[in-house]
Amino acid sequence: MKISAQEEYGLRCLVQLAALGKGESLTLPQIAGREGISAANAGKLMWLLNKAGFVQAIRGTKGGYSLARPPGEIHLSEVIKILDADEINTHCESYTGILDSCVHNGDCGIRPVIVGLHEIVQDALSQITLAQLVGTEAKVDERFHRIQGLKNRHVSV
Amino acid sequence: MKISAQEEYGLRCLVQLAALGKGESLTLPQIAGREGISAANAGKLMWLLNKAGFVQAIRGTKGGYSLARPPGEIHLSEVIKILDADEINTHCESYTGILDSCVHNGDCGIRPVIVGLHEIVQDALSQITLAQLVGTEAKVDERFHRIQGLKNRHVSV
DNA sequence: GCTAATCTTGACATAAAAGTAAAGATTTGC
DNA sequence: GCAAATCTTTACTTTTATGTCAAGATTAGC
Repeated sequence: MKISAQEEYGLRCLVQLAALGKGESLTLPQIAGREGISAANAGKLMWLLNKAGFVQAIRGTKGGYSLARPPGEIHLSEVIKILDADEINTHCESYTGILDSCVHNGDCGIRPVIVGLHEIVQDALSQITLAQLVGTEAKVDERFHRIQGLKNRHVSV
Repeated sequence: MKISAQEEYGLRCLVQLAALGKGESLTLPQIAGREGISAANAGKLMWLLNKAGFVQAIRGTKGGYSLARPPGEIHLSEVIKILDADEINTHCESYTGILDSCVHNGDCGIRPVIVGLHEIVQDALSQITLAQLVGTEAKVDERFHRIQGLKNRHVSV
């Protein structure tokens, strides 16, 4: 179970924008420089995020990117759903075995685990907004563990 | 956030073995046939699982694989840790940007989220054993949702 | 001891994800 | 209206994950 590069860097770029003051924006080279990725790569990520309606892009001199909605209203669950190509809803369709369709269709003991894990992850991410990720690691970590307090989340098997 | 093919099929193969009676075993072609993957592919997975001590392999005619421990004592968290190459502990080291090391070292608002998610997933998986995954999807799903009952797991931010 | 069945291992091939490049489109400011 | 700055889009390259192959090693049974 892992986070893809697209998910991680896409989210990082959004956090950059969330940290801006009202009216401010960042260009691709600025975003790329702060994240240690190439401007071309940042461009691809921002294109995705723009299509999905998370950011607003302005072209031309004085152009750049800014958030399309207040950072406190953008939940990580929405962002990840875009950046991971809606994995939670398409997993069982992207079968790679040697048969025509998944041999487990109809009676699959693993599916509830996979679906359940995604639900748990989505649920946890739905409780975090971009606004909460602005700031230093120490602050973010402190807040994260407060939320995690209600631990003991389970996957129904 | 997604489950890799190695994680999914490795886990499936283990569930096959967990469903066996005492003294029974399965050969690579048998395991492969039931999962809809090639015998070569199954061989690689079982090799990993054997190295990690989850299964016992017997060579030669009448050979095959069986679980090395009772299925009720093998937790999914241990299995996934092997199959995903210990992602939870190595994520920040496998940096792929253009700099020498992660630009976020020392002050990274995203890290608590990534680490926290992995913790939540591991925690949920630690409450499921192979024994619980044996049976039909309906039964497994019912049990899964019972565990998930204590919902509202959070990632501390 | 020979043969057939089976696991083991490393090298190789294929497919998917990640990242790069280049040409096009839009806007600002002169 | 021209030039510079910027985003957009598609095609391509590289890297990583996945899957295959073939030769080797081990065991059972004859």
